[in-house]
Amino acid sequence: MPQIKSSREEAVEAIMREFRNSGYDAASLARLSAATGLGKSSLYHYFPNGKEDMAKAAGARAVELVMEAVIEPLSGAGSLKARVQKTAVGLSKFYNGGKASCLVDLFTIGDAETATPGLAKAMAEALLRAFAGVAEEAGQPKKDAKARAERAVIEIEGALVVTRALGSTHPFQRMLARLPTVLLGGKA
Amino acid sequence: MPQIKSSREEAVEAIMREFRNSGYDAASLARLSAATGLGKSSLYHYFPNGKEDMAKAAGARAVELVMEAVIEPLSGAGSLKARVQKTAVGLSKFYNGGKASCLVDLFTIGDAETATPGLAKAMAEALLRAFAGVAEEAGQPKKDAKARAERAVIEIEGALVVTRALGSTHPFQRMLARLPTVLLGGKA
DNA sequence: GTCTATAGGAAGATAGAC
DNA sequence: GTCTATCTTCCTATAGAC
Repeated sequence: MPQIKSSREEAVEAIMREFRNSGYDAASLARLSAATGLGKSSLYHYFPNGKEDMAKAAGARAVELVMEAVIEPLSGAGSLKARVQKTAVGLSKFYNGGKASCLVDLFTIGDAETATPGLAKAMAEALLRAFAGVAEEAGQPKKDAKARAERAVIEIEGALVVTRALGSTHPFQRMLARLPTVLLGGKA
Repeated sequence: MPQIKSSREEAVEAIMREFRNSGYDAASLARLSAATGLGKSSLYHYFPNGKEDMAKAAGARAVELVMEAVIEPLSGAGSLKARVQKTAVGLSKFYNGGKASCLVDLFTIGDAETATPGLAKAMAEALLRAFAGVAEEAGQPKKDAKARAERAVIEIEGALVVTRALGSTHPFQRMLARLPTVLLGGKA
């Protein structure tokens, strides 16, 4: 029913984008204010504990989006390969084709951990669990499934770093292309 | 043969450690002062342009260490596999078994790029070139060699992120174990 | 719910004594 | 070469008008 995003929800989206662009420490209230179009005091109205609350809200929103775009497609209908391909599409969307960074990376740097304790670990573990599940479903022994899931998460995070460093989204795109093989096995 | 490190060289090592622990933006002059044991004014004596110069010096030192520990072993003596294993040892040392982060990651976040423009890209490209070289030497076609090199750099960067997020060095260690296969091919 | 104004402190940077 | 003291700017955060 409520089709119209509340101002707070819009603000959270913009805040998440800013944290994912700048990292926790460089995302000053001035930048967050500019990103949202709200004055600092308006931000404190929505987020009484300031930057810390904003980081928590951004982290929670990122978790929601990852669940929707990346994890839930894995337990939907369709063949295993089709589901993993849906996940690849979801990853491309969530990471803006490789141009947006991951909070598992950014929120394990600098002072972010005190604002969002355990968030990055929880996000990483959720991905590992979901990926290991499909790998097992594909017939991989439990241990191999875990190894494949770990490699998939490593490749996602690594591809985002390399893409950022080189200024080209191709490494991220190539990683997505091999994701089904990494998770399910098959043609090397 | 100056065996004794100059105070400046010691300072650069400590500064590099601090940047690799905190990232560029969270590494305040206060923290850099504590890390080096030097007062702020002493830091400005060695680095007249302040934090920017410190980041440049830390970046240059990191490049030196990567050349020594990771890249040079690849063109040394011994079998291909032995050389890649030397590189794996070098990676483990440089990244402190996975506990130290990579500036290719940290210096592409926040305000670091204005201090060390192009550094992360240059580091990533140096690794890509060196890795593609050994993959070619192992008989991989040029295109495959490039793909393998890219995957190796992605896995290194990604393993460091995952290791940081989970608080366990095992992902990094497992990545090192499969590095020879990633680069040279062979037993899947 | 949004703003202006401002407090209070930490940031980067400098001056000058020793 | 290292220090203490200080400057300015930016930061986080709050107060209070509308």
